[in-house]
Amino acid sequence: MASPTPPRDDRPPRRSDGEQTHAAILDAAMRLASIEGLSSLTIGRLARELGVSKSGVFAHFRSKQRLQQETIAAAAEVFEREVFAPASTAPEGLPRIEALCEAYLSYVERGVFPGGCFFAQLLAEFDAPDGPIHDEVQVGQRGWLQQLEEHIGIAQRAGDLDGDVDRAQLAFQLYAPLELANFLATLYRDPSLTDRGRSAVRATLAAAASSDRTST
Amino acid sequence: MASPTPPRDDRPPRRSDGEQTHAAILDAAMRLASIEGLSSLTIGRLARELGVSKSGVFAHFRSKQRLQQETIAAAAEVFEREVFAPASTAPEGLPRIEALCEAYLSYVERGVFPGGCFFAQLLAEFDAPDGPIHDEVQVGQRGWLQQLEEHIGIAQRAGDLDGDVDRAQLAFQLYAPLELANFLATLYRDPSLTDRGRSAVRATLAAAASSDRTST
DNA sequence: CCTACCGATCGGTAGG
DNA sequence: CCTACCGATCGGTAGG
Repeated sequence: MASPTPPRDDRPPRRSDGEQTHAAILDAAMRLASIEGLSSLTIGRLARELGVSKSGVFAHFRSKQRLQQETIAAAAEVFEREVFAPASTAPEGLPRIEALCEAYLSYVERGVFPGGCFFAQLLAEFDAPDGPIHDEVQVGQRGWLQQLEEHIGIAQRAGDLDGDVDRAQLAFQLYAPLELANFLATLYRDPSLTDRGRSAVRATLAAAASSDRTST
Repeated sequence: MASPTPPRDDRPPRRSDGEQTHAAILDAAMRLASIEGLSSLTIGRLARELGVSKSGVFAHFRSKQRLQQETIAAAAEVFEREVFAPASTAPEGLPRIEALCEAYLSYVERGVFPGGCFFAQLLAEFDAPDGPIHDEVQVGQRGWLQQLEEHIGIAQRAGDLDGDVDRAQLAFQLYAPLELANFLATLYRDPSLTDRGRSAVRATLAAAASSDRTST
């Protein structure tokens, strides 16, 4: 996500109090959106929560749409740091798949966002309504599934997973328990429900394991 | 859901125009809520959509909370009719499990609600925020999972499913692909994505099949 | 970052 | 079912 282009002149050259406030607003926005959804975010409410004036918050974004977009981008950075980065140390292929699933479940279990996974919330909220956020969610979901599929392919070529299984189908079957574990852990306020996800991932991977040595 | 108690006197004795309007409001409310969420429902918007005055709509419910509650109840009736009723003709145990999963996927595939499954939306929207709707969602989810578990138990005793598998875990693994199929079919406007759910359910049930004759 | 304001819309009430 | 209204809050603007 690092940009190769030089800093634009609309970006302040110094780490000012303004930048800290900006980050604090986005932090509160992410937390609130994970609980009540991005649509329930209001500038006035963020202002109250942070003890500043409404137009004080507004000045940082100049439109509600930009506030929403920047909130999504900030949440993507958190997801990158809390899920993708920890998993990226695992070898490609099957170990990476296991690491990605475990990193996601750990991120849910640890309550990184108070309302559960920000992007599961976003998916449910913007799966139906048309608009720029819907399109963004499509891209993000496709990327997540493609990443799983890529490592399924590597695992197949390495002989760790059955070469006959449909990659997109297996990616779907790995993703599904992650998503449901997030919703149920949040619904029942029980982080240990992520263990249902772990067992499901284990069972699905076992069923898709290379059949060279088994009779199934 | 039929009540054994006699009709209360707050229920009008005749099928009036008022009742038809009431039903028409709830129908629009269900459709809108499945797309944008129950929190995005506003009395004014429903009024505009139906071509009546705001207080004309309001008079039917007397509070937004009651509008929300009645919308959930109306959606529960749709779910009962479109999912539970079709599945209820299948024999108990494994056939009923397959019928429940297929009935759910068919209900998603047919687009019974324009924004996908009303209750998947409701789960995602009210998993985190405390309140009466959150509690209602907990009860509904528990009921759905318990129904699956009950028939898993019957299938185990009938020898159709492995007696060693954890019922709650298997119910989770059957539910997960249904939920994800709903979200992805809605996100990509592609009802055929429900087939991923069908394949997942088939694979999960096959893996949990009675091991009397297999070596796994 | 603030106060002060805009028109629109919210849930809800009064009165018919 | 309607018109007419209430106070609160919405996103956003003006001016500093």
